[in-house]
Amino acid sequence: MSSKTTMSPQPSDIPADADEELIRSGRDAALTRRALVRAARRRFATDGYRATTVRTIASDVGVNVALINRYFVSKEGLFEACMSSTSDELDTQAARPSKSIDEVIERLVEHVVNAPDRDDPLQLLLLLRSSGDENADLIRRRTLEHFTRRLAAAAGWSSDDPDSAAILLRAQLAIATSLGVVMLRTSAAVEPVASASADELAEPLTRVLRALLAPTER
Amino acid sequence: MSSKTTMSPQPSDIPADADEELIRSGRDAALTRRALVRAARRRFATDGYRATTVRTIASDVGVNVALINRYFVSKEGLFEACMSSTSDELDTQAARPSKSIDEVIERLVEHVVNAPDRDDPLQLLLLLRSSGDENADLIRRRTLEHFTRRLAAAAGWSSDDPDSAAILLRAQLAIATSLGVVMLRTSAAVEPVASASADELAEPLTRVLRALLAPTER
DNA sequence: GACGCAAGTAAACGATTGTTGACAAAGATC
DNA sequence: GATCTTTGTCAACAATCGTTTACTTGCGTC
Repeated sequence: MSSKTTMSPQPSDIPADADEELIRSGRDAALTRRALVRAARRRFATDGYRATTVRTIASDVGVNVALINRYFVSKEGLFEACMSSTSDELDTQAARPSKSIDEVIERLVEHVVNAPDRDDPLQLLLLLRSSGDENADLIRRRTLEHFTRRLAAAAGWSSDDPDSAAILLRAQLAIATSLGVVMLRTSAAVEPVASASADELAEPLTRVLRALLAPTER
Repeated sequence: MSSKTTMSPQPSDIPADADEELIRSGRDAALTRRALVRAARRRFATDGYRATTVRTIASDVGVNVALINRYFVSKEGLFEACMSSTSDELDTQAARPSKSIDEVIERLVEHVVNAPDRDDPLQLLLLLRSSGDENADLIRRRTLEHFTRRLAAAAGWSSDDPDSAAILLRAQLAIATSLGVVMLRTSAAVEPVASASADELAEPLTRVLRALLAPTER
């Protein structure tokens, strides 16, 4: 085996278009733009930035490679578009403010354990992927730090709290846990977490997040 | 900017040889072999498999590229060597059996929060890196699953426990948390976890791991 | 001290990848 | 219905990367 340098571009067999019919029937620039971002986000999240080729993304959408450079200037530009797209969706979904801490935790858990055919875990997974490009990685870092503050605020943190630093750190540990679980479950496919049901996984994960985010016990 | 396709090979500036003088003075095959594995493990862990070039690794050691193919057949072979090396070290360090759960947790925490100049966190980080090669990724998955069982056993699990499945899952969540923290701290450099001191980080991390691994409360 | 083998180097090949500029087709505008 | 703009395609270029082959250098052996 491996008589050639070539490496199969991951036989992950992602369908060309997922849920929500982005069927790209006619010639609609905005639609194909969105379809490209969606396909790229999937590939980047599952295979990583470097392992993903622009030809693969274009092929997923059913479009010529050159369109990526036309719409996003470069591969890095496409990655940045994926990042800000994910950042927006996280703000309006997983990290949207709420009055109850338990509600925030519940929403985060749901994002993590979601069925693999949904895109939610991939949004989180993308936050772990480095592109090597300074701009894109700066956006990634800012998104994670913004996410941290949102989570800390949802856990009842206020900026004049004397323990604000410790609370921020605990919120980030909660994010780290979530990202680690998604990584092992989606990308590494490690047992038993990979094939654990949503309920089996939600229970201990909720316990951990509560231990980190719930108002100070002890 | 970005007038060229080229991307700077991550300005991480890893010194050619780290601690423990692997100074490669004379012509010693075994020594350069070890130096190559060490340098490769660093690069693979921090930059990822695809982003790491064999030329960079060889340059880190101060040796010609062709030696990699001579000693390890291929880049994938070098990656596999890194994997089994890390697997061995984890067995004899972070996951070595102990009579006290707290001692196991303490050792795992130390591996995670260790000063960035030590190699310990990188060993964990490598377990998250996919190569795209089937053999290497199989080794990676087996290492993680083996690590899970070791941790579960250290937490007082026995195979005839009726809750063995749940305990295995919790042990893997503990690993996921550790990996997530190392990722955010070492690779993504997200604040505040990136610049948190070892003590600041050890306290909440220990609490989480205890919540997952400590004998069943409630 | 010549010989032989192991350790290391140099240079090139083949394949892939991101990018680009010229060209073709489909809609809108008048 | 002719024309112009937008949307998409085709083909090629330049660079990089993993790998290989032939060559050189150093060390031990008889």
